[in-house]
Formats: sequence, structure tokens, C-alpha cells
Amino acid sequence: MLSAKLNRAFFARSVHAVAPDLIGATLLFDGAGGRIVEVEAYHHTDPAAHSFRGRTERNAVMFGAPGYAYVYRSYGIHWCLNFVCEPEGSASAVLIRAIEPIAGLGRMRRRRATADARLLCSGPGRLCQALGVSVIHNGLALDRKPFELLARSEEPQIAVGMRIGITKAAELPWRYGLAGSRFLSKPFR
DNA sequence: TATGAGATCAACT
DNA sequence: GTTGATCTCATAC
Repeated sequence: MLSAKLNRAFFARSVHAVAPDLIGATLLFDGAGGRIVEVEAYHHTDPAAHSFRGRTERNAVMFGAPGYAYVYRSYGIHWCLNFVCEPEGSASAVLIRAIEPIAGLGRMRRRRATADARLLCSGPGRLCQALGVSVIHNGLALDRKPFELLARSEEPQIAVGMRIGITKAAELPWRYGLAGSRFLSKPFR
């Protein structure tokens, strides 16, 4: 049986429920992508979240309906892809940090200019470059093209740890990954 | 293997 | 003017 599409109701739950449930799900963007192996949860009460200090032009999508993509520029260079969660207006999101490349490898290699599958999508910036995601996709619905999200068919073993690359609330264990995957941006310990 | 600089921009102080 | 949900490349060990 084919995997079910992830619908709006899937995302209309707490980020802490959605984030681990995304591990093992399939993310395709314009047909390219693979299995999600690493995500981080950002709750609006969390000092590390962009929405913590209220709505701005950049984070406006986070304050909208769940099931939409929030894309922002990181360090002036990279793009990062988030899925908006929880009931509308709660301004929480899941950062997609790494996927295991499965589909559209040729296109992803070309965009990333590397042949090493391990370096294609292991990190939020790399992932967006490989899939061709940028700010023009900010605010798009996740249940319509070019996005395609498929539920996992088996229950994966999920690793939990501290989030990466942040200074505020760094101790919160809100990073989730597929245990033992080679495609994590960093191993869990 | 590990550390450090540079790239480059929007939000915030 | 400083900082950040990052990555790459160079240099050092």
C-alpha cells in the first residue's frame, strides 16, 4: 500500500507531537527529496524561536495556519525550511534539518555540486539548496505541489537530543532524529 | 580530526 | 553595530 499523504490535521497538533512523527516520513519537493531523518521543534514560548518576540514581516507565516512552509534566510547565505504547526496563530514550527536522499538525485547533485549523497541534504541549508527551496516558497501549503509529504509506513527508532547551532534555550531536548542514520547533520549521543 | 575565517542580510539593541 | 535555527574552505595538529 502507498503511504498516505500528510494532511492539514497532521500539522494541527503540538510541535512536540508533530516533530517526532515526521521522522521517517517522506518529503518531496518538485519530485526530489527523500526520507526525513532529522528535525527540531521550535515553540512560540521558546526563546530560540523566531516567533518568541512576536510577529514580524519575516516570521508572519509562523503566525498563520498550520501545514504551511516557513522559509527564512540564515546567516545571510542559506535558506532554512520549517513546517508550521499547532492550531492557527500559535506560531510554532518544526525545522527540517536533514533528509536521506532518495528521489531526484541527479538534480540535487547538480544544485549542490557534490556527488557525495551524505553531503547532499544533511543540514538545513544544504537541504534547501539540494531541493531548490528558497524564500519564494515561503507560505506555500505543504499538501499541494510542489510539496509532497508522505506518512511513514513503519515506526522508526527515534533519537532525542539538544538542538544545534543556537545559544538561547540550547539545553532543551527538542531535536529528533532517526537513530543510527548516516544522513544526520550530526550524530546523536 | 579540529578549529577559524569569511560569506552576507534581516531583526534587533 | 551586533547577532544568528549555517556551510565551505583553508590551515593546523
